[in-house]
Amino acid sequence: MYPKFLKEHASLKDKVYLYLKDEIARGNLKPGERIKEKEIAHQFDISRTPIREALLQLEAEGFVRFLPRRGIIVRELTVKEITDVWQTIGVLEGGAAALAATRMNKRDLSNLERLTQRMEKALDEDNYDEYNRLNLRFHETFLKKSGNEQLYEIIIRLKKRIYEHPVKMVTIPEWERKAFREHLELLKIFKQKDAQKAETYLREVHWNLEENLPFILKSYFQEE
Amino acid sequence: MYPKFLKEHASLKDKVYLYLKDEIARGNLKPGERIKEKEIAHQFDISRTPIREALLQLEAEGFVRFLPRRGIIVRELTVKEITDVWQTIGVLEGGAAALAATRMNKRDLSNLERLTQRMEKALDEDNYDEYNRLNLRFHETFLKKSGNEQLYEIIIRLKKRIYEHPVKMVTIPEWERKAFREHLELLKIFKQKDAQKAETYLREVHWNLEENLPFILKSYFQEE
DNA sequence: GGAGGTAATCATGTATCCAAAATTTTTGAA
DNA sequence: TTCAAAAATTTTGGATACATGATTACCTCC
Repeated sequence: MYPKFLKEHASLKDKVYLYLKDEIARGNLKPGERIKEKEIAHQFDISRTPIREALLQLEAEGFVRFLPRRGIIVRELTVKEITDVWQTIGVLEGGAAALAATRMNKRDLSNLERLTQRMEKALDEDNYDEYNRLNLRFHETFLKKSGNEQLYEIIIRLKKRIYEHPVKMVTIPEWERKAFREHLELLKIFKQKDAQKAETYLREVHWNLEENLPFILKSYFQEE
Repeated sequence: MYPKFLKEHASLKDKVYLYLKDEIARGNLKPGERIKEKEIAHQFDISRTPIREALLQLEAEGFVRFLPRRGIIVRELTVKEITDVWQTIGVLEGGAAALAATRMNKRDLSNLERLTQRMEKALDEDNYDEYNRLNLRFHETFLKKSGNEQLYEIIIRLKKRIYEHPVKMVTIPEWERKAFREHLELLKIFKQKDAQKAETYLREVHWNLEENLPFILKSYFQEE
């Protein structure tokens, strides 16, 4: 049946859209795998129409590909795509941070401060789920503070693209700890209100491709 | 009938998609205006299905909005959206330039050089169409040289979003000349292979919001 | 047993049909 | 004449039906 989190009155298209996206995220639908409209339609006991519309939307967002007249498949994420997206997020977050740096007030800074403290605690307790939630909130905080909604939306979309793809995002403690230290440094830069430094730090350090590549490869392409 | 540039074998959905996008770009479909599926269907003498699919795709790209059960309208571009997109393009082009700066070779640089020379000539002759084409090529050159395809794609999409919206992009000679001088400066920076400077220059000068805002407002919201 | 060609099957792309919600028009009473 | 309620119409959301290109299965011939 439908996943429970769906609004009762949502359109069938939206229900199917969320369902399929979730299936892709969980890896139940694997990259390269074929998606057959009729199968899904049968599964939900609805017609192909809303299925097709949902798939079209997923295509626009890069999750599936329509091969004309030949089928619909879950898109593969190549190393090149992942690293390009990674780097792009770095550019965007750098820009957002530069904007945010000059707009942060005392309250924002102490919010970030508190988040880092809780992150440290979570790491100490090996509570990586909690850490990830806090990490997300840390980033959301300064991204929103940039005041640029388009920038924010695009970043969210890109992150979904790589995080919600069929990946068992394994936790790599070493990686998390590295990221944590970088958050501390970033906070320090925010306190100095140094926009240029914030930009550079995020783009060239926090999201630096070379430094993170081994971890990225490990979490996306490790055997198991 | 169909616009002439359409491939013969394209799907109806794709034909309609391109047609509608073009209509929006030309301003034949104005922001806020309602799009009725049946009308278009009748116009092309095809069924509503491909129309709907095309509209869905346009929605995903931000050109139209589906108001559930109430209709489909051409999206308004607010000042806020335009300026946010503008700023975001600056961030992205800055990042692309930083990457490109270290990868440019002699040939690339002399290509850019030649383009600026032709741009200058075009400006002298008040040939703004030609200038715009060259301007586009200048940007494409270093964007592609970044080597990051995702970055490139996103920039293209954003530019389409603001340039292909119902706007009579008037030419403002003063603006074009300002941009031209900035291209010269950028070229100089590329020659120095200074990535950081290239990033900052594009983000904080060439795409600087405050400096360009009057021009933007003039081309998007002028009365006539 | 393998290669090549042909028929059967299947999935997509499009058309048509139906139902429900929203909008517009009409009607009727104050 | 005005305004509200009801009827008629329009429009979207979804279901069903059909056509065509692609894939698969099968069969023949070597």
